[in-house]
Amino acid sequence: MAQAKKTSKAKKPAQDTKPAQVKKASEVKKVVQKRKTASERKTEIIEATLQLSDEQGPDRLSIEAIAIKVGISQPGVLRHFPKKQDIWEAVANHLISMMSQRWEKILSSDMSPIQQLRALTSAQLGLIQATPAIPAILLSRELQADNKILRNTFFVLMKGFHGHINRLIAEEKSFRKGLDPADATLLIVGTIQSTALRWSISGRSFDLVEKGEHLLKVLLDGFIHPPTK
Amino acid sequence: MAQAKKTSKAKKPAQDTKPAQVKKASEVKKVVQKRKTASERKTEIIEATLQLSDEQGPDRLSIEAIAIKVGISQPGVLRHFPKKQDIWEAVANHLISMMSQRWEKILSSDMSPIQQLRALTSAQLGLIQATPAIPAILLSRELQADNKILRNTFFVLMKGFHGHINRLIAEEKSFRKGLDPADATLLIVGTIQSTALRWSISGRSFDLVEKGEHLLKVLLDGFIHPPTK
DNA sequence: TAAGTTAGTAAGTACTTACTAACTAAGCAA
DNA sequence: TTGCTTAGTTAGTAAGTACTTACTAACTTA
Repeated sequence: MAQAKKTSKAKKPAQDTKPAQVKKASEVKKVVQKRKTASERKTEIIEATLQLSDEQGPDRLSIEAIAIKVGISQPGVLRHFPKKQDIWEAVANHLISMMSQRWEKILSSDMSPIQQLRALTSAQLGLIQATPAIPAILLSRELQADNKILRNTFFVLMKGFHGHINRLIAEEKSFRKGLDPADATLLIVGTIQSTALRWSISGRSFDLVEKGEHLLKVLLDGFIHPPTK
Repeated sequence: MAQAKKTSKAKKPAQDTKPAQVKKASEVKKVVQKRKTASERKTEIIEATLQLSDEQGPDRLSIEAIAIKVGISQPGVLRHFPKKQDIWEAVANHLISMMSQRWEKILSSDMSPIQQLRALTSAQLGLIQATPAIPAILLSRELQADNKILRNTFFVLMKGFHGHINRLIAEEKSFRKGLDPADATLLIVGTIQSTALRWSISGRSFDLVEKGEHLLKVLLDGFIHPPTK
């Protein structure tokens, strides 16, 4: 019987502000509701949250907005994540796995320290370019104030990142003697962060990865020991 | 979420259903109301906003919270700034004048370029240390999304800052030949920004000015041309 | 195919928020 | 004193907000 009954399905929430459903409206015959599996929806919700966080800011994002973007009702979102905080937790875990996954791949390669350093930077910038909401989310009060556990998780994660960079610098032979790896780490990570932030605020007015790689090169040039002519 | 319950000062229970008129207030006089001038209050409101922005985040700050901090009612705040946006405008203008004032003083001094560079950095970090809400406000959606004019004003301001740094670098003779002043500017400003941000997030766990000055020194060491031994 | 599970909805609760209206009284000047 | 200006109040509105309740219909499986 496939889809015999539809009854009064076409009831849309009153606050239609966006085109939203592209597929349904285009069909001549009424389409039966397409239910998705919970895990599909969860993924959709996480992706919608990332997109909307970028557009509106994480602290201004309402469940309603996410629901509209996904194309379901607001309580529909809450079915999958009973509390709003749960959405942020899922988003954060998503980001964390994205990051550490990329780092692992680079760190387990056989590149030279300085090459790994460059690769880590490019990977991080590339991820931000693909997911521009990252800086805003990491700095959001949603994480910084409301969720201590998650904030700590990120703290540990970043500490790990610093640790990797620090080790790579210490291993690299071409750097000048007086250079403190801890200082160099802060300068490198700071360059990544500030470039990403400037890219965000400027409305993506330049190529993030390209610019970041260039600035890292200039920075690293200053770390290399002077040629003993 | 949401705390800051009402607890408003001098709240007398109005539920007395006495037949008396509402205007019979002559006998109730107990506290001598302390009225302040508008400009005094405005200053207080701006300062309260800066403090609370630091504690709660600019995007989460309510007029009510400001009112409680200042010690008047919520509409009392709106008397001085009819729209919430007006508060942000005043805060931003306050910050702008604080910054440019400090810069002017340094730039009109007779220090060497590299000394001015260091002084600008220290001044900027010192201002942030004294007014920790600055980074959060500059990055807030309140400014970045809601107030295009103000965002542009800040953009111009920061462009000016970059310009000053850029010029000082170009003037400084001890830097290596290949160094592009524009790149160096981004690295210096980036170091200031990222250090300030890290200081904020870490809960002020180190001395901002001291750390920033140190990192700048390490960075500038890399800019200096190698000693022709 | 009947029966249970679950994605989804409409309607509503309780609360916060920016902003308004109408009034009160402090402070000043004649 | 009188009278004006204005900092401040209480009381209220309309629009959001996260979250709940009670139900429905699509899907799954025995």
